[in-house]
Amino acid sequence: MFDPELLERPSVEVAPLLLGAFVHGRGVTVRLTEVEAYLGEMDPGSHAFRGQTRRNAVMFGAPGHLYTYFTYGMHVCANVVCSPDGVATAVLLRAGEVVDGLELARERRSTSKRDADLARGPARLVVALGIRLDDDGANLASGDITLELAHSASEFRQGPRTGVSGAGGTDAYPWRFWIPGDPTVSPYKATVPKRRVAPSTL
DNA sequence: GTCGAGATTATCT
DNA sequence: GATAATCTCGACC
Repeated sequence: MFDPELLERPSVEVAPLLLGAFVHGRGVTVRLTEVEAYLGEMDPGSHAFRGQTRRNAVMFGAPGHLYTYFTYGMHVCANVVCSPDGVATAVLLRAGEVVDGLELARERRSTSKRDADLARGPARLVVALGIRLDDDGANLASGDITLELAHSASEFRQGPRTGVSGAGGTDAYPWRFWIPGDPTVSPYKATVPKRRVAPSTL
């Protein structure tokens, strides 16, 4: 399905490779259009920044596995674990375009009106693919959730991450990657600390 | 189209 | 008890 050695690099290098890749999840296939890299212990925005815990243990393990976690009480997000065993980097799957299993994805995401919204956003993508919290640690080379890397590299842009609280949300960590012009890329802006400034100076 | 606020629970200190 | 890699909805332009 994919060359495991490709994922043994830090997530900032792996992230662009995942753009345009396909994720197959329980009858639905998504083409990734937006991802974010997390650099483990070096990265204030990463769950692994403060060391290994029960939740992020998978991130410290071998690459090519799925790291899922619960957030905000109601949502699940999914990552692809990168770097060799013992190094905790991962790529968060932020958004994608449903290319197969469209009707099933619509059922799972009954609240979204447009097809472009089916997998636009980390938690939405997880729901569309039927990924559950207990898929944590699943092998992406075989199983219910699989990854299929694109045959050729996609054009991409990169910029600050969104939704990350604290120091990790600044533009000091421009580790969000997306395919420009794609309608399925999340519209969310970087978390700005209540900026209500004069619009004239923009 | 943009902006702001509330929901809700596993995990960590 | 506090926190959180988010989503949805309502108000307004």
